[in-house]
Amino acid sequence: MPELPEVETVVRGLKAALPGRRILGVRLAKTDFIDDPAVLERDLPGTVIQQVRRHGKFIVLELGPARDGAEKLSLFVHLGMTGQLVVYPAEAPARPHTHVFLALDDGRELRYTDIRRFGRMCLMPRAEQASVLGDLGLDPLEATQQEFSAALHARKAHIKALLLDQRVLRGMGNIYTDESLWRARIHPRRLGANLTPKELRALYHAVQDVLNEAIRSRGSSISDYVDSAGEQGEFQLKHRAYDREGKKCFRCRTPIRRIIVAGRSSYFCPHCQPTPRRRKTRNSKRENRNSKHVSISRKR
DNA sequence: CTTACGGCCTGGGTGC
DNA sequence: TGCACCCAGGCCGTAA
Repeated sequence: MPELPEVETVVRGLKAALPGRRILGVRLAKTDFIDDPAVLERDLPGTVIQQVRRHGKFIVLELGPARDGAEKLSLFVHLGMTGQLVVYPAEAPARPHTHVFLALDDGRELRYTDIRRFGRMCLMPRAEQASVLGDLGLDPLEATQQEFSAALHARKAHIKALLLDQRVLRGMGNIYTDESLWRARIHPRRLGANLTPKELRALYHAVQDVLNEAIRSRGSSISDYVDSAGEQGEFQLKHRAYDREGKKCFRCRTPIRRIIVAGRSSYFCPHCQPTPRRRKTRNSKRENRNSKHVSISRKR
C-alpha cells in the first residue's frame, strides 16, 4: 500500500530515469481510473518530462509544452492501493493489469499497473494543479514542530483520523499512522485537542523518524508495492504495530490489539498506548451517582 | 461549521 | 473444485 515512503521511493527512481525523456506515444487499456483518457491520448505525445516530484501521495510529472505556444502540462499519478509505476524495456512483456503504456524516446516504456484500479491519473495544465493538490495539508517531513502541533491540537477528532486525513497531513496512510502512534505511545482514539504539548512533540518526531527510516528501507512491501525498478521494499520487516495483532509488543511483550478507528484497522499496544479516559460531560458525575440513570455508553 | 459512519469501487486471498 | 465473503484507501452522501 503506497504511502509517503513508497511514493518517495518511486519518485527517486523515476528522477533517475525520466527527466529529459520525450513521450512518443500513449497506449491505454482500462481507463476508469483516468479522469479524462482522451486528454492523455491527445496531449501527452510529444511532451518532454522536465521534472518528477512527490506531493503527498501524488507523483507529479512536470511536462514541457508539446509544441511552440502550447501550455505546460502536469501528469498526476496516485497509486491507490495496488498501483505500480515502473520503467521497462519496450520489448518486455506486459504484466497483467497493466493499463497505461507511455513510450519513451530512449526505447523504454513507463507503465502503470494496477490490479484494483483504486489509483487515479489525470493530465492538466500546470496552472490548474490546485484543482488536484489544493486541499492537501502539511507535508509531514517539511512541517515544523509548531505547524504540526497546531494542526492537530486544533481538532477534536480521533488522532488516528487526523493523521490519515490528507487535508491535515499529506502522505500518511494506515501503516505509518499506526507505527507513529506506537512509537509515540499514543492510543489511536485519543483526540487531537487532548494531546499534551509533550505528546505532540513525541508524535512529531515519531512521524518523521518512521517516515525517514521507511524511506531508507525503500518502503514497505505488504502485497503489491514495488518501486520504479520493480523492486520490493524492506520496511515491512521493521513494523512494530501494523498487522501484528496478537503478537507481543516489542517494548513490553503485551499482545498487540486491533480495533477499528476512523473506519480502519488500527493496531496498538494496550499497555504502552493506554485507552483514553471517557470524555467527561457536564452531567457525568451526577449521572454516575444517580444509579437509576443509565449513563450514555459510548461504543467501544 | 465539524465529526462519525456507512457504502461504493475492484479482485486476490481465505476458508468452508 | 467452486464460491461466498472479507478487506484494502479515497471519496461521497448523510446525519447529528
